[in-house]
Amino acid sequence: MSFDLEGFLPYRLSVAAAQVSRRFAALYGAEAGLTIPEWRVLAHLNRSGAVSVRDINVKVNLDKSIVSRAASRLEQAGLVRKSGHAGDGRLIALELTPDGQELMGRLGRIAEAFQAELLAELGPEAAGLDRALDRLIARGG
Amino acid sequence: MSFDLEGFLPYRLSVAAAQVSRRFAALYGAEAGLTIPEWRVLAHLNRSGAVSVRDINVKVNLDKSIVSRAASRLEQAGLVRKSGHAGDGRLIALELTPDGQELMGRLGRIAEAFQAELLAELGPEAAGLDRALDRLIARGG
DNA sequence: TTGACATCGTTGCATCAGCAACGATAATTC
DNA sequence: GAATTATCGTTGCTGATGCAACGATGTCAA
Repeated sequence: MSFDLEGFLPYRLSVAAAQVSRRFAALYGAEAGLTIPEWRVLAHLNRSGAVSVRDINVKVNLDKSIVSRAASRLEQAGLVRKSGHAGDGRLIALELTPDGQELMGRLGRIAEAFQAELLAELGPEAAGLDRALDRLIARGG
Repeated sequence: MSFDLEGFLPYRLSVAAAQVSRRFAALYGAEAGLTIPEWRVLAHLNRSGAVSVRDINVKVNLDKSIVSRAASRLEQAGLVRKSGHAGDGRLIALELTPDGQELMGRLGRIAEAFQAELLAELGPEAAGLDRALDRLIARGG
């Protein structure tokens, strides 16, 4: 029996993730033209308060160069402010501007609604998916 | 209550998929330096026999330009043969060479072993994950 | 048959991802 | 305290990605 790509878990995960991301990107893309890295940086800053590039890099699974460039674009767009860290001159402090907070307020509601839509589609399978993702993510890559 | 990225399903799916893909890429990367598109094309051809770029494009969730370039690299490497389609001059027929079949034999065994490893890690959650992925993938993106 | 339209595979182009290298600052070691 | 080593953020560079345009071939309708 030869190998079957259709039933291969990494392939299936990748396809499902790409489809879900595309659907969600269509929603927030209509609201604000953000890339996925930009969206993740904003969403993280919305919770974390002032934080360094390195913090986002480890928490949000993005290379530090990607975080750095996303932060620069967001600063250019007036959504994020960069300031120096007191005490450690290597670090910078990233935080949302009022505009950034306002945008994240709207995007947060869109995201919650999309999450609810997904959960409704998944029905009883949602809980199992959540536990499985917990395991996969906890194991690390 | 502000939006929480950590609990957001698209984000979690994306992180889990990236981690699993990275783990698997490390395995087959040691065996043959393939990109993910190249791996998918090979794996699909292993099952499908001679088939067009368009067929792979729809079945394997890759843009046709990506399939086209992956096929060219695989042809260069002697793993795939391109030939014209009888009857329809627009189509080409892609199929594995003997070398390609031999490589896929090895990669298929590696993939099966990795799948078994994942299922063991997931334990009782594997079935639920599978059903959830079915629903997400079936819905389309 | 011929002209409009659709489809196939390739290629160009702009952007993005990932990795390494760099200057600047801290921490550590002797 | 001086020298080595480590960490932080940025930037360059190479290749991958995704979209649109293109030439070539097929299909369909008048």
